[in-house]
Amino acid sequence: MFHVGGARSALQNWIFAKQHGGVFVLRIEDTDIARNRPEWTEGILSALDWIGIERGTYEGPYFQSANAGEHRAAAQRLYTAGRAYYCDCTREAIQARTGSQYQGYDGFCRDRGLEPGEGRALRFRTPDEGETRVVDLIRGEPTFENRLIEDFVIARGDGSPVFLLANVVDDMTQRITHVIRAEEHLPNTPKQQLLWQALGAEPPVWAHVPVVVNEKRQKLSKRRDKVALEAYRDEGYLADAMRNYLMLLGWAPSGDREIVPWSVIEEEFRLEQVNPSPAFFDEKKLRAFNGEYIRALPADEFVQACRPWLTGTETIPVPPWRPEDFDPAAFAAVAPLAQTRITVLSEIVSYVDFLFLDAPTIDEGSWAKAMKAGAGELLDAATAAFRALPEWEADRLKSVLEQVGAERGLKLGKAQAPVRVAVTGRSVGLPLFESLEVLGRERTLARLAAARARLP
RNA sequence: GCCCCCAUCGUCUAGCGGCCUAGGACGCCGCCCUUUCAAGGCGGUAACACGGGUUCGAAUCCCGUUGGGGGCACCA
Repeated sequence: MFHVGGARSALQNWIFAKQHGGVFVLRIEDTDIARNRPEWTEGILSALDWIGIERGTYEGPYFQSANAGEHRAAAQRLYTAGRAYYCDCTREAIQARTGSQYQGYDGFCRDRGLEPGEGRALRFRTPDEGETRVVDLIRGEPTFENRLIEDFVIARGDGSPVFLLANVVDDMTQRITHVIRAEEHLPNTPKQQLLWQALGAEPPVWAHVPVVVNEKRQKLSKRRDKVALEAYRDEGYLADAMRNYLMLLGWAPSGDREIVPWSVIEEEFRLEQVNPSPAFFDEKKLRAFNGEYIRALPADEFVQACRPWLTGTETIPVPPWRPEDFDPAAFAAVAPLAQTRITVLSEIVSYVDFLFLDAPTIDEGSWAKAMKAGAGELLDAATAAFRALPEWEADRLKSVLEQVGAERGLKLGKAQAPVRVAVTGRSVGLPLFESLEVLGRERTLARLAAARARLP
């Protein structure tokens, strides 16, 4: 069973189920999301699809459960058995008795023998002594003193069962054996385990996985989490890189390795080995992983993978050029050069836009840096040399520009700068001469002329 | 206020009593390579929170302190 708190716990749960030949049951239990933001539910599910978790077992929120009748019946059973009692205390009344500082319910109605009635909540009668020990695969056996657990509500004044109960009943009817969820649920566990026992069932084994935290070491919110995962996909992170990185939060494969095939993770992952302390989601490391995964792609797969950013989708912005100006052959020619340079797929656009735009988008900072004194004269010389070239080919372009530079006491690194900015608009980018070759003689010369016109 | 969880480089981690002068990865900093930028190669920086035990021996076991996080609703 899985509570969506983050993609990582979903992954861990999913693998665990696979390893044990079990069924993976996915539930989104945040009613606010389930009730008011159906599109977020879709988002979470599609994000899980993206990283490769089958969603076939998705359950739906508890309040839509087909089990609703069972939930009420369970509450009734607990009442009849004397394990629960009705209570008409208002929040204010409880606070008046216990003081402003929250102390938990004081048991006022425990022995009043109230009959069921409108506005009366049903409370579970927790044991006065003993302790509740839960078996947790990651944390050992956290133990809770029963007398410190308040008599909590299991059904509201209108008779509707609360999450805690519904959840246990659903798990029981589905014969759940392992409940794997986020650490934040640990304090609820003794209550739920008490419910399992009161309902006459053997409690499950639990595993509370550590939360993922932000730079301030606070729990990532469900909302931000969900938004983030989809955002990462649209930014051009590879699913393989993402799931590999996610699995390393709190766990590591054998040997000094981190980037490993999924099959290794599936084989070696052990829930029992998961580090119990919270982990920080390090985007820089994720980026590094993504870069490695991108570089490992065969050339044609890389071209394919870039596609959405070259055309745009519902969620990915369209590139700055006209669709009809995109030239797949030209792109394929420079793609391998870009492959080692980008770390997320969305960056591909700024590396190749000069090929498909009528005129390059000039970055003023780059322009100012490259077009210093002498640039105009150098551009003139380069233009002449390029124009004289019998064949428009990278190596030749390089050697003539090298010569132009040498005549002026400039190394190639310096000499190429004005040309690069004139043609691509930026001071950094793909290797220049290969770019010029693909761009073609006409367009290159036109851009050199346009740049020259801007110079004194 | 009460309860619970957690604690190795900045970050993710390896380590589960001697193999630790604590290993890897990301980051950061150098150098090499180099047509810019990357990639690649080489090297460097940096950690067992603190205090008590236990033990021949502790990053590893126990207790406490400190620090961080989470939870205590007729929310889920």
